[in-house]
Amino acid sequence: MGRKRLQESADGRPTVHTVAARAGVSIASASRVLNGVGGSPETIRKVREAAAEVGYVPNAIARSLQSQRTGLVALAVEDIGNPVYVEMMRAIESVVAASGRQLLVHATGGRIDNETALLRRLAHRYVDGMIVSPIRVTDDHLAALVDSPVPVVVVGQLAADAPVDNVRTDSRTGVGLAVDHLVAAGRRRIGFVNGPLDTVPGAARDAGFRAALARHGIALDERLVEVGDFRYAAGRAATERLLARAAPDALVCANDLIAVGALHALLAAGRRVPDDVALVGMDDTELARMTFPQLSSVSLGSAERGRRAAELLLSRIADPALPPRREQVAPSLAVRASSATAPLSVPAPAEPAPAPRTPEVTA
Amino acid sequence: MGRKRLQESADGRPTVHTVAARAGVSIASASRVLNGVGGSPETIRKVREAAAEVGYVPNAIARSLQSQRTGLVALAVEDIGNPVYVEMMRAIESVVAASGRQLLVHATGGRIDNETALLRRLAHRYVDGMIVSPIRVTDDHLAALVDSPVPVVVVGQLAADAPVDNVRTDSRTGVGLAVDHLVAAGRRRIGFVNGPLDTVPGAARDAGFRAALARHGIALDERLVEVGDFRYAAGRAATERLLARAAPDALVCANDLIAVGALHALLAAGRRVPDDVALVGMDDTELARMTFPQLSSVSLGSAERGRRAAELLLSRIADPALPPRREQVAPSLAVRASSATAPLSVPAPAEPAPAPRTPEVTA
DNA sequence: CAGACTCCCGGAAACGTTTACAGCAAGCAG
DNA sequence: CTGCTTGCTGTAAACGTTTCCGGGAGTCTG
Repeated sequence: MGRKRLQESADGRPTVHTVAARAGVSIASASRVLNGVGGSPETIRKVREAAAEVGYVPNAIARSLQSQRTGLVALAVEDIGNPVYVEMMRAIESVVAASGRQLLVHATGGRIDNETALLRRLAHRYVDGMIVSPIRVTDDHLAALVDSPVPVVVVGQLAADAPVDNVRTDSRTGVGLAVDHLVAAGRRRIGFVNGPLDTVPGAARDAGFRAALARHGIALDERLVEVGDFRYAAGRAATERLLARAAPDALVCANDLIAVGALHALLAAGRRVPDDVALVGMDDTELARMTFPQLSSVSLGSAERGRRAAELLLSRIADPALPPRREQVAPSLAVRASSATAPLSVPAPAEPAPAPRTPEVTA
Repeated sequence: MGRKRLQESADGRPTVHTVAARAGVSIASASRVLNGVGGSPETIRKVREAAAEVGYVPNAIARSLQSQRTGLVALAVEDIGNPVYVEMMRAIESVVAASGRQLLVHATGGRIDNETALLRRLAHRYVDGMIVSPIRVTDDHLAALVDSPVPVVVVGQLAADAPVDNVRTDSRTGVGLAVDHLVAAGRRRIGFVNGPLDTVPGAARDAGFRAALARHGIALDERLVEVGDFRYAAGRAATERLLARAAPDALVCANDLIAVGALHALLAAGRRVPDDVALVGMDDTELARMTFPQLSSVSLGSAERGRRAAELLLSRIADPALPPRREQVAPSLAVRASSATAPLSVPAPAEPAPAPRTPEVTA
């Protein structure tokens, strides 16, 4: 009894030593059998039996130390309550799973320290690689990304010279698509409900909105612009503030959550959508098809970006020496009832879109 | 040069040996300084300098092998697109973060093999513990849970004698609350849109619905019962099927996603909510406050269950010898416009509920 | 029947940390 | 001046695996 104790791990669980001793073979043989490489029939039987008897389960940490890989990949996003990240995650997951790895998700809650802390912890070898989609990027942050000890792919805008794999979209142009569509439908008092301007997407969308109006020769009325954060409640509150001081005939929202909040505020204020106010969201998440009326939305290809990011990551894991790469996904606009020129009485009874959605209208 | 190479890790990254050699001290001293315990001022300076020069970052895997802990906790849920899990996750995250650990989420997609695989991989020591919320539980599954090498807490119904920490709610009673409310409001042709009957929550809700009707002496019309899965599209499709063959004056839905699908189907079919058909969802997620009209919903205390599960897990990590514990969270009903007796013209302009939401009506 | 070849086995090193232990120098009380 | 304490240091073991390598037994070929 006393000597058996020496073969157990600190917490009393069996190790490969336990199994080997019980089977009367060396740990090398035990390990080989357990990994299904080599071993005589007799040895295999003995080891299997011993393992089953003691309930052996290998310690993945120890294995990883030896093999230099964990088979895990992480995705860090700001807010897992945002369906755009859910779509991205699903796309990533399917690529990652196909490579025999497992995907883990971490919600940073937008706290930048949290995100850097994640990089400085997880990245220190608990995962084989990670995909991050930061909404704010500081120098500190960038530095952490650049000298991460594991491969990192960034989804989102990044400084042009940052030596980091990066898949992006052009949300500036995306906002432009929405504005073009609304102007073509005869709307002129177009409002904009945005997220924080100190975030990368917030800034890009603001710039896109202003540029688009200018392109159409429409003077921007600042009372038609409101800012909250990227979630539902803020979108609703921001829209209420906006409605209290101005009368838009259309509203562009920086994402679908904000748009749903805006829809709610509009309906509660007795405005008809799209008759009185046309509404366009952004990200084209499944949420856009869950509202009544269904929401027009600018697709930024989140699933596609996720898929590409995952592929970049896997190829970099396979060959860390690759030069930094950058990919771009074009935005497109899906027009639905919330901005239809002739309001539909009944939304199309469409099934949810198939996986690689084809853009309804492309830039 | 040649000998320095021997101190680097396989992929060329610096190790504690690299730092020690460069600083001219032993690895023990280097490690001590790096961990902030001991060291003379001179040694500290030299080690810090050397570490900075070579860009040393500790290998967390190696550290974990030694310390027998990773500081990571995992949450495995079926569908991360379901807001009920988002709420649960947020609650868990805050408890876990307060203990200095990091939370990782894995979406199993309901594939049971996926979930067991997760247990058999992650649980093999990559994380210090995990919380799982399975919707199907097989014997295999249960076995994997029971002899998991790391602490596990299950959120959801489990066999009474399963020796696993468990926090549950009573969704049978929960469905009863919804039915009671609708009956009290004078509804009699109450329909039910459920998820798969071979899942634990699906079965419980079905039983609860039938029991509640029986309690009120209402004969169940099977044409008023439909089944899909637990997501939006299926909920909408199921409701369309139901409406095609029967005329309910109220609808109970097995979760909020289904309820939103049902709301959409009802509006598309020209039914007014709540005037023609009253609607009650379940889980009381933020989604229920994002629809128009706002959705009545049975709260199953997801945030509370998450919080408690996290606490159970942390205490078990601290003391693995604890006996298995079981906690229960009571359901409650939040009545909103979708089932209000006198339909509200304007939904309450309520801010999103504060974190520990107080139930509007309790059993 | 000798030699080459195959297969299986066990010892030991390695992965990159932390830490128990012992040695050693310096400081101080007696 | 001696002996004890204090504070640092380096050596080496440990965490639980996988894997390289050399040796031994068996099989096949010539």
